[in-house]
Amino acid sequence: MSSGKGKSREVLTSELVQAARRSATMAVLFHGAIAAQFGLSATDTRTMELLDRLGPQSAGEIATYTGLAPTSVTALIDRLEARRLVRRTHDPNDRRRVVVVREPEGAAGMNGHYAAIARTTLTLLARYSENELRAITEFLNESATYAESAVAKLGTRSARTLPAKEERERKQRPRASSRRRRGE
Amino acid sequence: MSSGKGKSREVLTSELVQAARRSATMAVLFHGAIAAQFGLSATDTRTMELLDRLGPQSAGEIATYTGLAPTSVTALIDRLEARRLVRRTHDPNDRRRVVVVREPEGAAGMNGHYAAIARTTLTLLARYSENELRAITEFLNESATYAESAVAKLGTRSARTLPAKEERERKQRPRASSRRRRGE
DNA sequence: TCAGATAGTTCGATTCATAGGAATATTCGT
DNA sequence: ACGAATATTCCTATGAATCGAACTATCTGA
Repeated sequence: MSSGKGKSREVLTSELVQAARRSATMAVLFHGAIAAQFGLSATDTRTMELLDRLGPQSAGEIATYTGLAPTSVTALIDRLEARRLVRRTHDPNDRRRVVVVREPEGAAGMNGHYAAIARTTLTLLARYSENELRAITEFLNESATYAESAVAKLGTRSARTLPAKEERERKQRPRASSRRRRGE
Repeated sequence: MSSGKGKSREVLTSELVQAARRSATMAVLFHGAIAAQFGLSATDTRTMELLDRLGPQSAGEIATYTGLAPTSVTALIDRLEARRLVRRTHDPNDRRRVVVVREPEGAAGMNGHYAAIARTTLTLLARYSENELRAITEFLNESATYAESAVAKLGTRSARTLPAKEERERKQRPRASSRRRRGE
């Protein structure tokens, strides 16, 4: 291994895996920091992502996606609407349905952050050859696809939202038990 | 632009940016799904990440990092300990201090997911040349570094944890006002 | 050595956000 | 006109966080 010039392939791949994990962690923190700025909970954030990816959704669809009770979805939409991130509309074909659409102006703040990182990314890209660009894109897409399937298996529902009874079972907090016993 | 053969550089870069965003989103959802499985709140998750990145931390350090009151940190550690994700230890040099360390067995469940994705990543990597591997790694690291600085600017504290008074000011929920008015 | 400072925990009371259930209003489809 | 579907309101429950104050164990400096 380690043939004269560069690092062995093994080293290169393990460095890549490590970099991928670091990058993923930072992505999580980055999104979390933005969400925090807007006072969004995890559910709020996921809903915004949903609207972002799939476009306007009805309250019921949001309920299905988030696993929330209809009641909670109403409150959820209230929260987002209060922050001017979305707007309620009515489906002209079925006026019972409330369709939630993103409010572009309100979302501008969030998009600003994303735009900034996109701009920076573009400058980073100058140094790569076209083949390298292709390789990077391909890698990003493939790992995203894997993550997508993993998320599908795990389910997206948050713990607090779980059936709530199963959750209640597994609960016996030791309450920090007995600290302060002499010998560590 | 668009010289015969492939896509123009412009197209390639914009595809890459899009892929990066998708990848980041999936990373967020992936981490969120795992956290949900373990019934971890946002604060819990961030604390785990902290321990993961910087190693064992004292309760006070966790308080500083999360911006939580000492009381809340005790409760936080209780929660994590109840789920067997961390363990309390004493600093031998200052036995007042409670040092929180990750519990490897308890964390195995979480690590299992990460290990799985790492394994999959490795198989994805077979098809790339060494130069491409280097390019991908470099890109991941650079964008992570940017995200890192962005997070530092934004601050990591969650909205609920904010001074709590400023937060209370900006609050007048329309409470879904009056839906159900006849004409849309 | 001893007084004061530190680190963390406990307790009680309180606030707040988010979630769920039951009942209700509106609209759709037949 | 009736039953189902859709979303809302009202009410309640729970978890997470706060504060203040008391307390324990430990360290530090005069």
